[in-house]
Amino acid sequence: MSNKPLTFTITKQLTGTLARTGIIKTPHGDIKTPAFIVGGTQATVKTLSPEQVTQLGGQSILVNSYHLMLRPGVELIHKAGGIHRFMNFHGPFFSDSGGFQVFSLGMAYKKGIDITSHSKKGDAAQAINTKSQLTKVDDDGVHFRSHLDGSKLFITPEMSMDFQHKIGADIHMCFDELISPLASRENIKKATDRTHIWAKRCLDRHNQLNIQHIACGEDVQALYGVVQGGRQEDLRKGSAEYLGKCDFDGYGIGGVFEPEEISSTVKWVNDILPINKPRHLLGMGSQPADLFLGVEYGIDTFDCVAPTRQARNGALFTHSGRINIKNSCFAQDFSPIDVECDCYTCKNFTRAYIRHLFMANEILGLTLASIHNERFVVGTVDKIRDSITDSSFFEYKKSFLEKYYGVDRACDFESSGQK
RNA sequence: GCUGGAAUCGUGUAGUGGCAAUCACGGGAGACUGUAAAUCUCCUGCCUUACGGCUUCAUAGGUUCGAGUCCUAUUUCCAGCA
Repeated sequence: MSNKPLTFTITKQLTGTLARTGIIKTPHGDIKTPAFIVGGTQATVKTLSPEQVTQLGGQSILVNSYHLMLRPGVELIHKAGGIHRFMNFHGPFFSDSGGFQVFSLGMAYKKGIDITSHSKKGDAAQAINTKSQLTKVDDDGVHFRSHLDGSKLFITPEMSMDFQHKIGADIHMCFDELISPLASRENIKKATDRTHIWAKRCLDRHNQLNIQHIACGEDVQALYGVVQGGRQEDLRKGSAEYLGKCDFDGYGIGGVFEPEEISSTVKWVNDILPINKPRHLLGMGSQPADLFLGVEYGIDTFDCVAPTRQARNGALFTHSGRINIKNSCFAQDFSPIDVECDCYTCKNFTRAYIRHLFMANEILGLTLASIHNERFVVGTVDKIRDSITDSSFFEYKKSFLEKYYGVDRACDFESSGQK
């Protein structure tokens, strides 16, 4: 048992940048940072066993309290001995609050328009002004309709903390309100202010629950505050200042970004957040630029479902760009997905075989593809960590991004420290 | 050999006298960022960048203002009988 939920030790700071390496110590083990946290929303990393997650280098998994509250229920997970025993993964866990679902089950999915991916398009701007389908937010909490059976739910920040503590992950997120960056400034400010009030409510309940854990001889758990503020500089900075003064164990940075925005938005925030606390960039990492820019501007951990989701849909990372393994040009390609990759899939199988599995709808294809994509991203962040340690970060970044995106596009991700 | 039935897009089908091509599968391509996602979107007879144009319902005739649809013959397939 531990009374210390989390310690963060910075092992190297890269001069002239916000990038650093470090170690997050939790009751269930250490996370060497920067690190990519594997997405395990529904208490599973889709198509992968915990052993496979470990083998591909996954240090930690993120689960989602909204999904688990609905199914199988947090009491059941508690009864099973907590998420570590329930899933049989004994490394550190993050849990998300359900705040993202306020967005994803709400306006983001209105009429099938997904503004997470089309946040620059005009039609999406219309969608955010219409009423959401499955959620409604007020000051006290969020009214959900279950996406499973349509039943009415009401979730408060306190309830989210109760759920997360029952699930028993090592690091929790505050229940926040994620709002589209296309919303009006007034609405973004409203959501950000509400997120701050909710953060205090989360912290209060979290501290009470930790006192109970100590009384019961159980491990205490950690809580991250979640910074919001859309793309508005003053709101982002205000959010970082406000939450930075609160006694959180670390910070999540929430919102919806294009990769190019990391160098502004994330920097605004990380210049202000306490330097000695870990920072998690929520939901980003679907492409390499996210990872390099995130680290450069002070991110310690990422999570993103894209590697596994895209894998299941046939989009596979390679060092020279993303490929769609279903394309007919791979039918007789007997090379590995990526010759530079050290994953189980690339060491043992060909593009032609994996394409065949996809075309035949065979489930092994999903697993092999997921192993590869997850390893690609986890491994890239690992190498970024090494490159900070030996001060070769900018060389590594340049060579990686130029090969992945091409020289022209890679220029978009250059930084002042690099130029 | 006889009797009956059938023939429409790569495949299986919808269309039962009024602008043929519905749906599914197969095929081609794109998207996916704190997972309502092994999902979604687009294309899939030919020509055309597009607008648009052209072809086509086994084959050949016939009836009809008009035929994938009705009639005749042929071909092929299926079923039953011999």
